[in-house]
Amino acid sequence: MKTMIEELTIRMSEAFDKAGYDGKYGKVTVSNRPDLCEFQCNGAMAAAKEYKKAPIMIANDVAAKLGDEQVFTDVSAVAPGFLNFRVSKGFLAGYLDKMAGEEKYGLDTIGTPQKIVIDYGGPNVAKPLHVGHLRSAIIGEAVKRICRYMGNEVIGDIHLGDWGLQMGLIMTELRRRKPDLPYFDPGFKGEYPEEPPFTMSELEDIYPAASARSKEDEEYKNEAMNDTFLIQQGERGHVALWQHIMNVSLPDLKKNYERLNVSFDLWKGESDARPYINGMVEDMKKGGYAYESEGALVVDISKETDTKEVPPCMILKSDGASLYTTTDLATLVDRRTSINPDKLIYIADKRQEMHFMQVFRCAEKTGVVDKDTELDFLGFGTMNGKDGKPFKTREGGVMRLEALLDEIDEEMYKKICDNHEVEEAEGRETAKTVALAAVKYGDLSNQATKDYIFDIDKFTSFEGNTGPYILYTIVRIKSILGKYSEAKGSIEAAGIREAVNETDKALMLELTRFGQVVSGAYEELAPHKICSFVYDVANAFNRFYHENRILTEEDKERQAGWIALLKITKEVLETCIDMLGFYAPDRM
RNA sequence: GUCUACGUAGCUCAGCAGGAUAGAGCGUUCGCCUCCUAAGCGAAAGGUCGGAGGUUCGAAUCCUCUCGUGGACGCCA
Repeated sequence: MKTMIEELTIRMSEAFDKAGYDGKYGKVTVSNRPDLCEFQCNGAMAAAKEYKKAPIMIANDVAAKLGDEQVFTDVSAVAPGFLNFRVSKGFLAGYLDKMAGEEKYGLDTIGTPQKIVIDYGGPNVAKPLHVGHLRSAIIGEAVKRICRYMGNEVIGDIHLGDWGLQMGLIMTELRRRKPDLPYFDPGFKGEYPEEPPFTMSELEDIYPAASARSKEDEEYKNEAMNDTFLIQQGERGHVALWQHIMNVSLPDLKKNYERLNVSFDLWKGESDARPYINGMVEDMKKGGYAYESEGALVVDISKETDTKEVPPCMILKSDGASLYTTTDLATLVDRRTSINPDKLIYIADKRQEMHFMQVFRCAEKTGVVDKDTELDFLGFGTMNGKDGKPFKTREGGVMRLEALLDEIDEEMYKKICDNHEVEEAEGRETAKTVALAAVKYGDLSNQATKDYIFDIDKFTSFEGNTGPYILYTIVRIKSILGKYSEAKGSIEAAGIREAVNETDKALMLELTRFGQVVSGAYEELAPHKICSFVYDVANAFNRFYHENRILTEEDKERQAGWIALLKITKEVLETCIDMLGFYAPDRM
């Protein structure tokens, strides 16, 4: 289904044509002067040059051809050459009614669906999630849902950090703490215990301790590197321990992501890429791409168009060990082999842009991905505190995600109780739902690429452009629809009727933007565009709600039309927030 | 040093394949609950869009320079 703007542009172009001008000038946009008109076309001014004619004359010529009262009303040509108009109530109602009946509200989904892998999350095993993981999870989940809604086959992969020095560090520290464990006895031949030798909270304590010590203690660090080496070599005890670490960590990670309403289709990690490393490196050597430089194995990825020197992509360190880049490239081999996606989208901190540029270029050059595979990087900015510096706890440490979410849940619960009386259980549940919306909307309503200030007070606020405001709007609609159907027995399938005043017309106009907004958000990987649309719709609804009494409306046909309008408003809002990764309660 | 992103109201942010009077929210001031949830609605005040040039009939938006801030720059991830 064509968007409202497209429908209007087609008709406008026809009018340009009829008036003797090129139809390409007929582009219609939403008016930036709502006091004057709903839509406008600035084509006359652009056409003035080609036709060597005053823009206002062209605008007048075109306006004269826009006689179709079925669609355009209040047409006027205004100096220097604006074409202003409104759409007829009949056309608008017809359009929205058709929209309501179409799957996905008439959104033009992707012509040929693509298979897309989205790489987001990226938590490290054995380390608690902290606020640094929040953005990747929230933005990644939204991007995944948007891509999926557009009709693509989307696979979300968490890409765990489950390999490398961090794992060795944990083992070293564990040996210091519990030297008697059989995993550390090279002579041990029996079966290792099934029970892990640590709990999650111990594990969470072990890593930071080990990390800190390795920075001061050279011998300790060497031991950790040796442990890392032994894991990579597949030493029996180390592998068994590694498995224990995974088994203890993963359920904890899952629990945390579930709380964020974030889910992954694949729980693969860096370790899964290992089997592909040797073959890949060999291919790069054979292909003449990889060569030795300063002892390391690198691939030159510079291009003539570069404005600065791009360092070569390092494949192996001088000691022969693999790096971050190596596993990411090998992961691409894995994904090509097992999934063969058309496109991959990486969602990570924007500071990693250089890294991904290197990986992408290297992959394209060496044939790790096919020529027509799209590689995309969405880099997000830092989450800062109110002081504009990276978000920290009051003590200055890294804030654990769980602690942060607990704090917000609690804050939300207090506010709900302040507002009206609720039973504890329902209040807690509602608080969680609203808190989730608060956090996610607070993040997503900003452009992903920019840094943003994480302000709990602002996000959980009852007022303004916040998640709670959006939810509140939906709850209001639900409440009316509930009461209406209670009285009627059901909500009969009434169609959208012509607007009766400015407030319902404004709401209808907002709703018609749905398809355009979602495709725009998809193309630009910009969830904040959906946020701003949702906010506009919520505003339009609340204005309408305030001006009209729906349940006490005497004119039953008019009332039925409004109910149909409320229905589609609710559906559109819920569809949008579902794409953003949160949902509304029935009451709040 | 090189490259890169960003600088819009007191604060937090939109707008940027050029268009009319630059928009929200918070905060401030003032109205509106005998009526579908006031977590709402309406109104007022608040800006030389960092600065200077340029392109254009027209620039917050495009180009150049400049100042300021953050980030990235081969053996961490």
